[in-house]
Formats: sequence, structure tokens, C-alpha cells
Amino acid sequence: MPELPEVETVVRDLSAAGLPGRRIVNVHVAWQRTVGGDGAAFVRMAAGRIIESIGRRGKWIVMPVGGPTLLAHLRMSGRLYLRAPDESPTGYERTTLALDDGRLLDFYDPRKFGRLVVTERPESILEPLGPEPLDERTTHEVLAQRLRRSRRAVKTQLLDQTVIAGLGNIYVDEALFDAGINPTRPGTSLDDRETERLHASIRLVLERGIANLGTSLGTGKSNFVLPGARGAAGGSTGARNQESLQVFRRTGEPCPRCGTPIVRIIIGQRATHLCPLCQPG
DNA sequence: CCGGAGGCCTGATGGC
DNA sequence: TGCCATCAGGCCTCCG
Repeated sequence: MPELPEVETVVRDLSAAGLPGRRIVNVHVAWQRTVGGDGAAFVRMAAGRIIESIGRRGKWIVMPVGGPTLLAHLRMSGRLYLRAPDESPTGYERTTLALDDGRLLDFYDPRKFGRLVVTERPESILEPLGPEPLDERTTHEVLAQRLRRSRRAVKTQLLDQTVIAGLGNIYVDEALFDAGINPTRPGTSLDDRETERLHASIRLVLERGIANLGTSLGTGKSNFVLPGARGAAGGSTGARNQESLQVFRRTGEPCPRCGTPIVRIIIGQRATHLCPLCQPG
């Protein structure tokens, strides 16, 4: 589920909710694979640690815990949820960290694809990642240089976290539409004008996604929900970027720019949405 | 180097 | 209503 804007929203929300400074007083692993298969090892590494801060690198949530680092990746259906002491669990809590203020930090994840890692060497996970798209140092020249290293489809390149970090299926389709670039184009075929425009479009869709507190699709329980938003107690209005999507999951609807029906194709086994007129191959 | 298939998992959705 | 197939915001491994 979550891409950069959703992960950024989670990080900001948990930070505002006072997670930094809390000590992990107890750890319960309900699904071993969530923590890499060895629940006991995870408990030994995490229990008693103080969460010093919470940040983000690509789609990874990064929490230094006094020596080692606690990393979380939400994959398709994961959430980090700060639960009040009197609030009952849902049954989808794959790992729960009990905090010293009585609250519980749930790694909630129906599909069980997400991962929680405690490691002394976070760089082994974070170093292979490409640059942050919203970092000022990630210029359009940097993007162009990285995209031109391969002939793969530009969509495939943008989904590759070692090329650029944080983009997923939604924001890639939206950025390519905004830039007017066909997702099947080889990375090597993009000229300077196109990479400059794509760079601006990536920044635009991500910044808008963050401003809108992320994207939530569908109506079911598996949507992206802000931590603390469950039960509507936090006063949080929740993700609303879905209203800003121009092409993603809008197959057959008129292109907002030219009215041509939006088309759905498959690239690298991923559903891809585009306007055949505004994004000519 | 690259693409495709399959795997990991469960729930929502749509057609019949 | 029930059943079944399909799809899903991610990413890894294997195979050709």
C-alpha cells in the first residue's frame, strides 16, 4: 500500500504523537515472519530500548533505538498504529511493542508482507536505495543520469528503489501522466526536456500526496488510515489524496486534460494507467 | 542485462 | 445469498 507520501504521513503523525523518547518495555511477536523468522531474537534486540526518533528513507521507517536501529517496511497492507491502553486489538497485529507510557505500538498487517527489523547495520538495507526524490540535491540532472543507465521501461525504472527511492505504482503513474511521458518508453530514450519535466512532476505528485496526508483507495478496512485515526478519536480527517489522482485506477474515465478514455496496460506485472493521447508512445 | 512467472498472504469486489 | 475468479499501494527469487 504505502508509498513515500503515506510513509511520510505515518512518520510525522507518530512523531507528533510523542513516540520519540518512549521505551519499549515489552514485545509480542504474533507472526514470526514479520520480524524475519526469529521472534525470540527480535525480542532480545528490541526489548528495553528507547525509540530516539522516527524518520523515513524511501519507504522504510527508520527508528534509532540506542545503538541498533528499528526499521519498518509496510509493503502492501502494513500500518504502524499507536493504540491506547484501553483499546482492543483487531487480530491483525503481527507484532506489538508495549511502551513505557502504557500505549502499544502495533505493526498491523493483514497480508503479512510487511517487515520489522532490528539491526546494528541499517546501512545494509538503506544504502542500496536510490536518492530521495524530494531532496534538493536530487536534481533533474541526477534523475536523468540514473534513468539513462538502462533501456528498461521508464515505469519499471521509477519503481526500482535503487534508481530512486519511495515511488510506487500510484505516484509513478501519476507523475508520468503529469509529465506527458509514455510509461513504456526506454529510460535511455528520454531527452533533457522530458527528464526535467518528469523531475518536476515527481516532486509535484509527492508533495501533493503529503499535503493530502496520503492516498486511501477503496472503502474497506485495508485502506491507508492515519495512525490514531481509528475510531475517529484523534480528530484526524485522514488521507484524501485519492481525490487528486488523475489516471490511477480511472480506466475508461475521460482524461482530465483531453477527454480521451484512460487506458490500463500491464508493465512488469503491474497495472499501469495512462492517457494514450497525452502520453504518446 | 532483462523480462516473465511464481511466491508470499488476506480481503474486497464483481460476475454469475 | 453463495461461490468463484480476479485484483491489490511491494518486493524477492528463479528461470530462460
